[in-house]
Amino acid sequence: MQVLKREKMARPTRWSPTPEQLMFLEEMYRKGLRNPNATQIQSITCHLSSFGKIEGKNVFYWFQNHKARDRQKLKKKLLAQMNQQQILVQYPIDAHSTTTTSNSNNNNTLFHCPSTDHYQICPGGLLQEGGIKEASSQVMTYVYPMDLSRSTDQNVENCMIRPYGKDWIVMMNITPNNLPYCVDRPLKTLPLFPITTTDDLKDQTTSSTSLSL
Amino acid sequence: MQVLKREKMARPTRWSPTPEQLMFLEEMYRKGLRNPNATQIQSITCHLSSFGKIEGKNVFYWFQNHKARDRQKLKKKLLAQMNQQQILVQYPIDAHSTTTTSNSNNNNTLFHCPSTDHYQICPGGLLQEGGIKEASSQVMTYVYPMDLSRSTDQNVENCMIRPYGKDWIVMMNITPNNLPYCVDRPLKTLPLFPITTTDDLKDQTTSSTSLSL
DNA sequence: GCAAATTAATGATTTATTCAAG
DNA sequence: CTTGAATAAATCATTAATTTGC
Repeated sequence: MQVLKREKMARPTRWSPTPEQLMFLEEMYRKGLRNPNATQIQSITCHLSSFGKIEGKNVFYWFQNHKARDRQKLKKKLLAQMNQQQILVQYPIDAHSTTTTSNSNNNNTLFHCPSTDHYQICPGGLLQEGGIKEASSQVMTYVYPMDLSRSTDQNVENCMIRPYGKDWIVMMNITPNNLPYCVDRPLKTLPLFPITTTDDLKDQTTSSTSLSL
Repeated sequence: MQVLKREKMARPTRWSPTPEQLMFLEEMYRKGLRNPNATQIQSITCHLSSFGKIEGKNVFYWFQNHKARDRQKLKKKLLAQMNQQQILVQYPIDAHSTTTTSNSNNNNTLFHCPSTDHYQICPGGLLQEGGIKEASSQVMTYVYPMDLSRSTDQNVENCMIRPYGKDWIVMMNITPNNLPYCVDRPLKTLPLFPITTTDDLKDQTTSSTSLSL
């Protein structure tokens, strides 16, 4: 019997995005795309196949990984930042605390705007201008730092955020009428099954999370 | 602006397996199928559609969930068992320890055979006959209880299946001669796919883990 | 017996972790 | 070290079982 390792045997090579492909993907991401659905993946794939070999799953994984690792970085960065702030801000207030650098009882809250993955620190969970506008126990209205509501590329309207357990739920209506569509090589990566897309809204509502720090 | 809730609006209903479908799936599972590939999922789906409405992703999710929850149960059961054993076996050895029921410094290792999801306790991480044959830090060779490692000529399919929202992405190398085709009420009793395991082997390489308890 | 209420199972998604290619 | 690829774990949400008060 032979020793098996995790390596796959003789799989050609893994996809590596061309500069053009990467640029396009990053642009999509920058514009707020996080969880592309099957149709969007298909369109993107089709479009990007003009620039080189690519499959739908490459696009899928790219967004998944990019989102996760982006969040990782942001989390780490803001964690440090919050520690910093705690020294400057919370020390005078929290005079009892002897350990000023510890964030074990840090009551800051990190708010998250899912469509852009922007974060904002609210010390003590209090309100902050441009952040949470109204905070009742059940409903919150979020005002974006930048006005995304008039974005033409990605029509975001009727955005709504509300707490859900530890997490945040944001609902927004997105009208995706400007998906890149394929012109030159349309049929290359068509999926085998018919697909329907109704989960733009769902996308935005379910994937929102606030980081628990 | 109205308050939206997380509930999906009027999504038809979630799949619930009929007794026949469930029996078949469990039989497959019992025989060792754990990570059906896209082709297998399609075949199973096609076959089971004789008994009621079903989609590929249902099959996919079923195996994923069944495997995970099976493992959960086994882990919990064996954890209790190991605590039991610890009292009987480790107490005389570990005379210093005052808390004999604690498993915080329990050095037992739970080995796992991916193809069958059998578990085996190895006290102190030592070897045991019929189980782990050789265990270095990186490589393990497992001796199967039954010879599932014999794979037929089923070529390693470079296909993957991926649920995405309500949609379903399937990527595979389209070589039409190994695509199972689905006529309406197909092939009721056909042994549609080899349960012989090209992905047992894959399984073993990818998902073999020893649970750290 | 029988619904309403509660709890347990389990289908469906998302997130975290892992491994290896380059 | 970065990141594509893949799987496992955690979580959410809905259905089925079960209990409970009448």
